Amino acid sequence: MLAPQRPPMATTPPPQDPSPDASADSVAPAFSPLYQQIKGLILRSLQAGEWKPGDLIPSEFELAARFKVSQGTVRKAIDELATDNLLVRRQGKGTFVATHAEQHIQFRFLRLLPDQGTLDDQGPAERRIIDCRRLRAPAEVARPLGLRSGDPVLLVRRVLAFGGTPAILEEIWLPGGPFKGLTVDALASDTGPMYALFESQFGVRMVRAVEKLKAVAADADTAERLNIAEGHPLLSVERLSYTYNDTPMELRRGLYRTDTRHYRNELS
Amino acid sequence: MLAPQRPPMATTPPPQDPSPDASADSVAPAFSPLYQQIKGLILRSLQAGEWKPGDLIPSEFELAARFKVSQGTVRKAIDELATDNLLVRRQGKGTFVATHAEQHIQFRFLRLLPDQGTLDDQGPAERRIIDCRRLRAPAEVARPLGLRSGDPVLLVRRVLAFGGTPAILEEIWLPGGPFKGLTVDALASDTGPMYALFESQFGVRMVRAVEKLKAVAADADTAERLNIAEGHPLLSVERLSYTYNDTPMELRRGLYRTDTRHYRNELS
DNA sequence: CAGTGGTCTAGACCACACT
DNA sequence: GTGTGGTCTAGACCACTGC
Repeated sequence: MLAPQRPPMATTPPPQDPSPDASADSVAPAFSPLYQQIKGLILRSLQAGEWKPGDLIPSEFELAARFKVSQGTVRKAIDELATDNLLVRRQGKGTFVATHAEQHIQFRFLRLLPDQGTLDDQGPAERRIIDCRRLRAPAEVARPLGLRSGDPVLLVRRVLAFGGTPAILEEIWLPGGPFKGLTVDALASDTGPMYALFESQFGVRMVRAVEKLKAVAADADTAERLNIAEGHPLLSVERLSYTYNDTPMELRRGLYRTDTRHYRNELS
Repeated sequence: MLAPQRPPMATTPPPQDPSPDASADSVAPAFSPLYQQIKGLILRSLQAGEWKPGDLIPSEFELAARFKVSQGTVRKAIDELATDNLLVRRQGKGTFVATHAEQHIQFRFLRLLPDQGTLDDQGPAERRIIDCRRLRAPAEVARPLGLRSGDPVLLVRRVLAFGGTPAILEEIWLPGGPFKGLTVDALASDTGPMYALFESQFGVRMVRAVEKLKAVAADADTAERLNIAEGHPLLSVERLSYTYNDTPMELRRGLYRTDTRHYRNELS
């Protein structure tokens, strides 16, 4: 293959001539580079579960052959997926589907760090489940999750502590469909990150999230659970997490004690 | 040039044979890809002020000729500098040095957004300088800034408001040397982002920052300035900003009202 | 039109991991 | 050694900008 500028793709049509724009809807040049189309195809395989978290995916040359493009084009597609934390490259070994089951992820999603002390010399958080109920979604939960009011949802409440001192009170709302069968026992007996359990038991991988932070005063119930005085300032962290195609899959609201810890964020 | 695997670079030596490791200090394979060396050279030109914020830098081919490498290698170096927000590529025009003087940067560093309402329909913040004093650095300010206690520093205090309602009270600590000559008048008469003024007047470009967030209760003075009750929960945001070679250049502490706004953060 | 960055390809070789 | 990702090169063509 020496000349073909744009080898036809079986599933995604090459950029079409934009002259007879059928849709009257704005301009839409509709040009998409080949490597973006490849990225889309790989993404689809990830969503479809062809490769599961932790799996080794085919080599760049294999994928290039499958998609009928050069290895460099596949490489660029994988590069972007790797910087989006969907894939992990390991030189000499291959490319793997990213997973929450391992590594230093307790710093990518849980940003509460001790004020003093070096890195995670605080050890992992101790977790205590308060309850896990199945109920019908109130409107303010249904909307962000893309559900309708009254749809079945799960509500998990728990406390995280460090060194015996409670630090976080969390409410976790999950859509009932994808998480059918989640029980308090499964949560309590699990020892790893909760997002790893979501991957292995429900095939749901959280890819990104948006958090809204506020300072609030502790109410009576919260104060008791976190062992502080009522009215004590707390950091409210509301998180909406998304899985592969920007589908929201978890709404979480945490109340963080920040007397001896802080929420760390990097701006760039 | 067909064969040279590692064309010698004038300024940065090519990877040396690691067999006679002179330094007994650990392993240190000391292998650095060419494009990383190029990245370093471009970075050095940025630090030296050869190209200033907003400037057009030489084309990829010009840089390739200067550094005696291929255009693709320069491209990879520029790619990384662009994803680090140090350079901005504009197809058909060229590559420019990133600047705070323009665009949508009020969202990269000021993350306080209205709870309701669409995007920045709140308009720009109204700024009121409380004072701008030159004094000697206390220890807790000197340390993060890489100074010694007693070194000259500038302290700027100001209030930011949206629609007439005060929302943020800020203390800004700057090293006296690089910011010699900064006056309250310059600050008050300026209309753009403060970081843009730092670039144009002092040649200091902020590249990245680390923030530590806590929930705190308003003290009497703060409460009055922000028009809230004493004890009201506030979001404390402590920011350390860095310029090119990871040199800290600003310590900022803000107290944010979060009753009708929130601090937004994206996790990925 | 010329000049810039953006995409795509093809081939060579290096660094790393496993066997 | 073999196979993987990582680097580097060279050349072609596309897309956008501005003269």
